[in-house]
Amino acid sequence: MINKKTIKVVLVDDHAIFRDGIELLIELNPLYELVANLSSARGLFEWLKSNAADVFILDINLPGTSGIEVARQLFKELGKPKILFLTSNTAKSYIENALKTGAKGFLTKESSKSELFDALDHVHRNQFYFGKNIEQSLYENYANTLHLVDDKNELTEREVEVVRAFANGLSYKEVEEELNISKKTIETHKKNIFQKLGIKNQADLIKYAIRQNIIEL
Amino acid sequence: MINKKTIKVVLVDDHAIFRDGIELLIELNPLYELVANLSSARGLFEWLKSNAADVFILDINLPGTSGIEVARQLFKELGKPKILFLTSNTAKSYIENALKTGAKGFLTKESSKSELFDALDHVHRNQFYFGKNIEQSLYENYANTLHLVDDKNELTEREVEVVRAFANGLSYKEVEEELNISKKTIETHKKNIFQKLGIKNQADLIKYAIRQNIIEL
DNA sequence: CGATTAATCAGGTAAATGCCCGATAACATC
DNA sequence: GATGTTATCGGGCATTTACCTGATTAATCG
Repeated sequence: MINKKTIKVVLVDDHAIFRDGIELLIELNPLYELVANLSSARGLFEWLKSNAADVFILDINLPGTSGIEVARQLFKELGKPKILFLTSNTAKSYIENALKTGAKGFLTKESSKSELFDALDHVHRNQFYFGKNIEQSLYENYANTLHLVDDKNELTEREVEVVRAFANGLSYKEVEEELNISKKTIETHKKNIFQKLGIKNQADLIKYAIRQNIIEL
Repeated sequence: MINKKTIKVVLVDDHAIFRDGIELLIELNPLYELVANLSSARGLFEWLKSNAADVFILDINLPGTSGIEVARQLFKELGKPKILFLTSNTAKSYIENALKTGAKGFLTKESSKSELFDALDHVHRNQFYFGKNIEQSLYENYANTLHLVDDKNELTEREVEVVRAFANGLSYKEVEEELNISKKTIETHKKNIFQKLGIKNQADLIKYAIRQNIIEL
């Protein structure tokens, strides 16, 4: 009997058409078998109660619980899950946070069919795989993030408050009142925030705040 | 000889995996034939120079020229093209602008396989089709948008460029180079933009840009 | 043709923000 | 008890942005 070792893949994405498409793509490759095609984090953990998989394809952008959260959960519950992130967003803070979960695969939705299988192969063998756009994005920010790699680049509570204030459109004067601190303190916080996040302008700050759900769009 | 009238479908979306998925989906239905699978507006108009199609499936969220712009172009050049918009964003202003182009089909990427074919059928027969989420979104915002229907609060093309520049984090100096205009002109545009949109700070400008898909988050 | 809109630009001043140099106090950690 | 982190604040100056009152040109429209 030949080793019928198809690799069991689970897909979690909130876009049904996208899921169906990936499903058909995966069926093209006999090495892989899509054993679950789910729309949400809840569905995934429900499914895992009575099933198992070899590789998880996660959309970073899941509504509700983000793909990153899902990955953290999977590591807690399964030890060393093999995770391939799919994203249409190549922003560095995004990828960084995703990397920190322990996931090894990162692919943009712009990628081709063959890249998908490449990525699955790598992830299944516990090797890193970065889609082209993502690799570039990471390298671009490599210098800035070097000093952040080992220490958590998460912001402190106070810093998050400052981010929220600015992202809500407040000026320094208004932040002073809102948080009861001086302009100088705000400057310091902002400087530290920019450095931690590796960003350079207010626009990036606001985008970060939206992505991290610090403010609503 | 039986009427071998397969309906020629063109797909434009910047996500290759998504395109490949849709391609496989459409192949499931012998009524339809995907005759072009393109990633950009440029590619589409190039293709149209020597080809024709019955239905266009457009991602609203195309980078560069948006799907809405593409639709306007198609109406200009082809008369009454049959257009099905695909979007993951159900924001009202989105759909409204898309409706104004004359397109009749609107589907979210959360939709199912069967809805896709439903939508294609309707659009091909010049009937309106709204995905469930979209219909709801339209009704929800009907009251709010009544007062906006007649006066356009739309920005001019140039103003949109300015919005995009600022939302991308450019400073005045950088915008000067990017758009080849003086700081004074930028100031004027910005002032007008703020007035038209009824906003007061950069944060709101960036959020607007994201909502209107002028930039990506 | 006259009116309106879109897009461009100027001078001058006020206000806000950024950037350098700092510093102190509280608290946890090793 | 030394070290590190967090949160707070200051002076001084450079740079940037905002605000005000204007203007000109081209194009569109009735």
